[in-house]
Formats: sequence, structure tokens, C-alpha cells
Amino acid sequence: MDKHVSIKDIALKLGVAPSTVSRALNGNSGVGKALREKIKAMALKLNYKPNPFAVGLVKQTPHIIGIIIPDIVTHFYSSIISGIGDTARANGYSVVITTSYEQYELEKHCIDDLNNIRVEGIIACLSQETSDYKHFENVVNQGVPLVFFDRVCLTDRCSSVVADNERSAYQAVQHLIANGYKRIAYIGGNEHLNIVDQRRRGYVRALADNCLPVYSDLMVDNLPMTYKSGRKAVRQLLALRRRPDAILAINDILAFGAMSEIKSRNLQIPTDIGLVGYSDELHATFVEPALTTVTHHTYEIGSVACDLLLRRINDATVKPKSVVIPTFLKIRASTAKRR
Amino acid sequence: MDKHVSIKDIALKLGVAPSTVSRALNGNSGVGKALREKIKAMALKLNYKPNPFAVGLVKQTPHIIGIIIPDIVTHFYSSIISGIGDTARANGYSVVITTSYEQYELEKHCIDDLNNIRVEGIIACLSQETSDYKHFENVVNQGVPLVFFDRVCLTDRCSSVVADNERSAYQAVQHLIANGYKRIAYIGGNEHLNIVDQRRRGYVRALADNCLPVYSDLMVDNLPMTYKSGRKAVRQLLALRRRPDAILAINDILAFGAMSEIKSRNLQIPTDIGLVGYSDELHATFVEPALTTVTHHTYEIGSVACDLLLRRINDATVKPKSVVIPTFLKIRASTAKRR
DNA sequence: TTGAAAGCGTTACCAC
DNA sequence: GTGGTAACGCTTTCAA
Repeated sequence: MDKHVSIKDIALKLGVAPSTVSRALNGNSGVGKALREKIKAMALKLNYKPNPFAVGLVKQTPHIIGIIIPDIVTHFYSSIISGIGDTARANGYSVVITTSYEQYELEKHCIDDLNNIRVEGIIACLSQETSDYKHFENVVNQGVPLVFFDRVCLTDRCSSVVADNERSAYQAVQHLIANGYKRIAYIGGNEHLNIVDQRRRGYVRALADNCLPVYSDLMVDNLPMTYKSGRKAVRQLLALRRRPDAILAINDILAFGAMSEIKSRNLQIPTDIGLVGYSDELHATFVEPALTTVTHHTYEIGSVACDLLLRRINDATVKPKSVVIPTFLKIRASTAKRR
Repeated sequence: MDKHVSIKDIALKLGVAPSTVSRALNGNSGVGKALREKIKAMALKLNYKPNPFAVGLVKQTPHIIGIIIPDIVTHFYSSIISGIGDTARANGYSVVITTSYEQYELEKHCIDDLNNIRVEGIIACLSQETSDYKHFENVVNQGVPLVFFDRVCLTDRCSSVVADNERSAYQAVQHLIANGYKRIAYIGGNEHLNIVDQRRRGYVRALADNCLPVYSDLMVDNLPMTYKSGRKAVRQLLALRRRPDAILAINDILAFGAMSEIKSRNLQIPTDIGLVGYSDELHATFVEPALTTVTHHTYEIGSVACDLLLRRINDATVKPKSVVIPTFLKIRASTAKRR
């Protein structure tokens, strides 16, 4: 195929000035209609594509937005990326993805990288480790639009897209109680994260509203949200003198770990122990045996976050806004009625 | 925080020429040791970061590689991306991800996009629809290094990273036979893809080597590799007068669809029907009830593909090479011995 | 309506 | 060893 065609090539071919070509192609006023058409036709014919580096250099804003996610291999996140990407593309933006690998230090690097690229805005989800938000404050102070999703912070200054965390946990526990479970355990995560705190509150409130005691030894809290932690938490819970008869795990990975550990002990779900996890559409479909899960509309989370960011980019005066994307409880076999 | 610091700012501050600063920072020869240190210190202090657009404009090669994948939400692919990304970063390259959504037309767009960005090389996996390779030939003809993985083409001109497809299918069928299954069905996919063809050959050869007949009605072939197809294929197989007693599904998604359909009919796995799928590490861990799967080292596929590409980028004379990443058969409950 | 020229931040090639 | 200068491809004044 051809070498890259520049604006100069078109100008030369047509005997006009490069600046005229630029104006014509960018739809700016001040080019005669006939000439404009001629230029456009030639650009098409020569398959002209603007050099993004030249454009990026000369413009403040090369229409790129950055994403910071904890990881890319979890379907929850990749599906959100998908939602962001589609929305961004539809609005003429491209997307750069960076991964914090759930680490605070790497999250700071991500910000630096995106800053270098001069992204017009950032969509981020906090790493598990992050409990200090200075690096994000700096971003905001620089005037770079910033939107958080799922695990959020600085909500007074940044828009955010979150799940209805407290309600979802409340509803899950309510469901367990309605199905005859009485000693409901809770497997949480890093306490400084909003999602953990809120889900925990939902759990506690549901117990209280049903006049059930809240036993602190049934709450395994402040642990990294990993597969291993899920298994470990279950080991701990099953070592109790009075074992729980159900477990709410507040995160996909924890839930999978919990499920695995329960089975490895030859305990039956839901007979011996009921289990509710958190998950997204895909896993709600695949994972077996039929795990009741709080399910997220991940793609929508992504597209809404991107919408909020673009709105903020186009109008710096818009007020921060928190959008709640409702979850729904997908009831399956793992919490079947007792007796 | 500060506005972006340019090389000029440093030069001004130190009373030297911009070109000198550039040379010092890039480790090029021709700068006095003392001055070089002074410049470096100032760059650090001012938190100087080169403007990637300026660099990209002036250099032929802004150290970016492009990825074209069928989708990002399948763990198989996102894990490969992860492997590519880490390897790229470790070598000073950044990565741009494009998604074909399994569509031929969009795949062509991906190539255009990457071309616009002037990527130094491309790592690609063919979309399901792709059976014509002109668009990739163009890339090669332009001299842009290209490496394929999993679903490959143009292997005489491009390096590729593939799984041991025939062997894996052979081994899976062998395993089924050893466990007492006799009427083993096959659920395939788009025939023009190398992976489909090879896995199919493995299936047939295993039957033949064990003196078992190859029934064409037990082979559901040339279908899109979707969840729905998996279900449909099973419906078709179970409608046969002589039903299969085991199924080999040659792709993750097909396998999940198959599993789901089998269960919805209240058939027991492995008692009524044995099932082997293809999957990757994550799903081999999560998916239940214990599905025997051919498992891929996805992260490694990505990192090896990236290695091959970088080698090719740095030396245009390297010969195309096909690296086979072995799979392994993860034997679980879904193929337990009969009787 | 069009063209010329400056400039975005960087590198590379020449002089000195 | 160091400084000037052109060049990368494009947009955007400013003149004409």
C-alpha cells in the first residue's frame, strides 16, 4: 500500500495551499464550496488520514481519554472497558487503557502515563490498596476531568458511577433470611473502599431489620479481595463452633474462592450452606452450580461513566454527579429454600 | 500541579540550547559529563516528561504496537492482552488495543486505525468471519511487522503463536475413549479457521487410531462459535436416534453453551453424557461442575507473541517462525470413568 | 475566499 | 562539546 499521504501532498496535487486543505477538511468556514468539494474528493481518493501525532502536537486536545482499572482480565472490568470504548469511539474519542494491578504505586504510574499522553480526561476505578487520594486530587487540581466508577473517591469534586451497594447487600441477606437461613456470615474486603463499607452496612441493616443478632465472628473483614482470601475466609468461618448456614461474599473473586473451598470440604450448597456472591452478566450465566448473585450491568456502567466524562470535558461547569446503576439479585440454586 | 514542562524550559533555566538538553536526556554522545548531570537533575526536578506527540511526529517510530482481537471480554483474550502488554511495557513499548468484534469489516477498520497511529507492528487474532486475508497482506507488504496468535494466516510471511490444536483434540478424545465413552460427538466452528480444522483433524485421527467409526452426524461443523450455537449443536446431537455418549466442544463458548443445554434437559454429566471443552486457566478453575477442559497458557501466548514481534521490529531479516504453546488436558469430573 | 508564515515539542544534522 | 537550524504534519493567525 501507499506511504502516508500528508496534507501537503493534496495541496501540491491541487495547486492550493496546505492551509486551505486543512480548513476544507476540518469543515472550517472560509473555503469556497467548489474548492472544498474538490479537496475532499482528492483526500478520499488519496486515502488521506491525518497524522495523529501532528494533530496531537498542535492541538491541546487530541481527543483521547484514559482509563485506569485494577485489572483487565476480570470480566467485570473488561466489560466496563467495552462500554467505555464503544461510547468514546461513537463520540470521536480514542481510549488508552492502563492497569493498576490493584496496586497503589502502579496506580500513580498510570496517572503519570496518562498525563504524559495529555489525555483529555480520565475514568478510574480505585485499586484495592488505595486509601490515599492525593494523586487523584492532583489530577483534579490540574483541571483534568475525572470520573470514577465502582470504587470511588472525591465524590464532591468528581462524577461517579456506582452500584447500589447497600441495597444490593441488604436485598441479598433479606433473600437468605426469607429462605430460612439464620446464621448468615459475611465475607468483606478492604475496608477503606466505598463498596465494601456500603455492602457491609447493607448486610448489618438487613440482619437488624429482621431482629437477627450481628455476630462479629461471622464477619470476615478487611481482607484483600482475592481468590485465596475467599477460601481462607471460609476456612475461618467453618472453624467456628457455631458454623454459619449461609455466606454473603461481597465480590466476584471472593465468592468464587468461597465456593471452591466449600466444595472441597464436601459440603453441599445450598443444603449445608447457602451462598450469595457478586458477579456480572457473564458469570451469572456460566458459573455453576447455579450461584445466586448480585449482578451488575457492567457495560452500562462503562458507557454511563464515559458519557459523564465527555459531558464534563465539553463543559467544565457541570456539577459532579453520582449515578447509581441498579443491580439485581439473580436467584439461583445456591440459596434454595431450606427444608 | 505544574503545566507540562518542555525541553525549552530546561534549556532556558540552564542557559543552554534545547538541542543540548535533548542530547543529554537521550543519552546521546556529545555532551559533557558535568553538563549532562546538571541537565538530568533539572529535568528530574522540573518533572520533565517528553511530549509523546512531538516525539511521535519527529521519529518514524513512536514505539507503539497495535493489537487486534476478536473481543476483549473473553478471558482468553484479555489474558493474552495482559501478557502482550506486560512484555511490551518491559521493552519500552506502549500498546493500543482494537477490537474486531469477530467481524471481518471491523477487522479491516482496526487495521486502518492502527495504520493511522503509525504503530510499529501488529499482533492479531483473526475474527471468526475472516476467510480472506488481503487486508493483512497489505500490512505485510507495507513492511509493518505482523504476528498472529491462535487463529492465524499467512504463516509463510508472519510469525505466529498457536496452541497444539490437533494434539489437544486427539488427547481429549483419547481420554474419553480410555474412560469408556464410545460414541463421541464433535462440536466445531467456522471451518476456515486453522484452529477448527486442526482440532477436527485431531478428533478424527483419535477415533481412527482407536478403530472407532467416524460418524458424520456426530460432527456438528461450520457454525459460529457462540453460546447459542453450542446449545443448538447439543439439541441437534440429542435429537439423533443414536445419541452420543460424550461431546468434545472445541471452544470455550461452545462448551459453555453445550453444558448449559445438556443440563437444561436434565441429563447428567458425566453419567449420561461426558463433556470436554476448551478453556483457559481462569475458567478451568471456576467453571463447575468440574468440566474437563483443554487448557491454554494464555498469558504466555501473549508474551511470546510480543517477543516475536519485537524481535521482528528490531531485525527485519528474522525468518517467520511458528511457536507452539502446549495445552494440557485438565481432567475433571465431567469425563469420569463410565461404570 | 485564499495563501503565507508562525508555531506546537522534539530530534538530527551542521557548523563552530 | 555545544549551539543554531531545519524538519516532522498540522492548525491558526494574519494579510492579501
